[in-house]
Amino acid sequence: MPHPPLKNKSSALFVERRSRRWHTDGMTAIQGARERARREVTAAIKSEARDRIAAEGAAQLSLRAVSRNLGMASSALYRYFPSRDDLLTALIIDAYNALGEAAEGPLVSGDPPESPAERWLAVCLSVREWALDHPHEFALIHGTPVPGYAAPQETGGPGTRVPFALIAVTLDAHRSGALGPVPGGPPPPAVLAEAAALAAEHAPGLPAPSMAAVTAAWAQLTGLVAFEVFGQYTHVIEESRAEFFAYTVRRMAAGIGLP
Amino acid sequence: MPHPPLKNKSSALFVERRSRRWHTDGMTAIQGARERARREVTAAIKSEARDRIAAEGAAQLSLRAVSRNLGMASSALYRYFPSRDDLLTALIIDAYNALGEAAEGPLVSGDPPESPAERWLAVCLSVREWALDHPHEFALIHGTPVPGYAAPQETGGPGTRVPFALIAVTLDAHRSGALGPVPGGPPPPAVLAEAAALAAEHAPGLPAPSMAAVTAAWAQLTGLVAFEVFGQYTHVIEESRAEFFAYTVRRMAAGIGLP
DNA sequence: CACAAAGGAGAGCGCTGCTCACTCATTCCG
DNA sequence: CGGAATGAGTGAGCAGCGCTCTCCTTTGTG
Repeated sequence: MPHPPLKNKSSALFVERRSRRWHTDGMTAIQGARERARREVTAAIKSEARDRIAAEGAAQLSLRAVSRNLGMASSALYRYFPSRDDLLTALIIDAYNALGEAAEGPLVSGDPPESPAERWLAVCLSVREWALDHPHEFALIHGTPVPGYAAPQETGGPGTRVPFALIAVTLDAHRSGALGPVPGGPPPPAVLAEAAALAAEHAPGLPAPSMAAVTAAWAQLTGLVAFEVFGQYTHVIEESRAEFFAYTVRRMAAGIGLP
Repeated sequence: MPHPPLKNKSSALFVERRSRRWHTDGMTAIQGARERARREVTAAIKSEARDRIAAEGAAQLSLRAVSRNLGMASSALYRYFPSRDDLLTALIIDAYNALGEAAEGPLVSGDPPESPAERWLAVCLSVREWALDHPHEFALIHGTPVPGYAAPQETGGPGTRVPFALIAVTLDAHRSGALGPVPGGPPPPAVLAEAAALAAEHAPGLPAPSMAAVTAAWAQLTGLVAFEVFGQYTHVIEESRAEFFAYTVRRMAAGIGLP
């Protein structure tokens, strides 16, 4: 992968295009064919890039190949994404949102599971299913950080949807008085303090030990899914992966105090 | 990253060099200056490549840069590694071995911790410490699979040293009669069967539920470490990461039945 | 209608992985 | 011992890459 400078150059979250000011008079909302075309081309680029990533992996993603398949000059692509890394960043944000939406699915669907532990399991199963269905996009967000490191910031919001889904299940159980204590005794003081601050900001009312346990479970869940997606469980768990995952995730729920 | 074909071309684990047959007569073990030089140059290439990976990440690793820093023509490098991916594979194997050695450290050192749970903690702490000290090499083995996918096979042996260290702790506890049951009831039958087969092959005598729990813990541990190394815990856990890790790993040990 | 802005095209720079003669030193063997 | 085979190293060169620049066409606006 050449792109020699790569110093996170144009990281001002894509080209600054001041949105066309919205006339307050009777002008219709058509907004011109140009804006529409821009949105469509942007979507086409991302879609083609996703296809190519699914075919060859993110490391092999090439702007020239994308532009070729789209029938446009490679230089035209830079009107939409100022660098290869910015395109990747956009795809990462999309992937975060897609995974987050999948995780939230069981919580907003018509018939959410009744017990907290079952809701927890449903969220984790959704995460696993999405990751197995979109391995390269999962790799984009939970594999090696691909832009030079320190990609986050812009990805901050979408990247928190999965842990917030896990927190929502736990907080819900707590509010209904069903959340038990975290087995095995309280965390050390430093952890307790930081978990309490975290809970105060993001999950008001949640006991600090539960918050710490959920935070750990988030990473553990991701590790479990990554092992499946990245093939680390090849020749280890083969036939019973789904049951193994559900069993492990249930034990994690118990380790948090979810009934 | 161009390397356009990349079809895992020369994956016959590097250049086939029939080892100089070992004369059974009184020939000394010097083996000629050539072999020695070859080993030294190979090591220098890998060392320089490791340096460059530590400086810029594996994605930016370039054979030409390595050869430049070594003062040799880029084409000469292909006498040692037939492709960039093969060099990366060699580095991956080395990283697996280094991590495995770190993990085994507490078990072979002069004064191993006494209780199984403390040995478990010591192994996990060693893994974490190595990963934080060698983030790019950790990314090489637990980030996005970098050669075209399906890298394993050659990495099979070295890649199992960490889980085997975890198994060793658990098996040792079991043999001394100290291993408790896995809390939360037995796994479903399919998991039980596969875990039993796994235990029969790699940890004779270990109860299948314990085997399943250790297998899960391996992935969970890796996820926990990866979150720290890859910056996923930024703005989540900051001050108390070490305590948080130790606390979580202790809870995992309890979840396996280690006293 | 005139003009500015946006989108697109093509050439070109420096980099990359990799191949191909070709040289030179070392090693093997009759 | 001396010719032959082998291995290491070189430099040129190919095609692909990210990215920039200049130029031209299309589109929307006052």
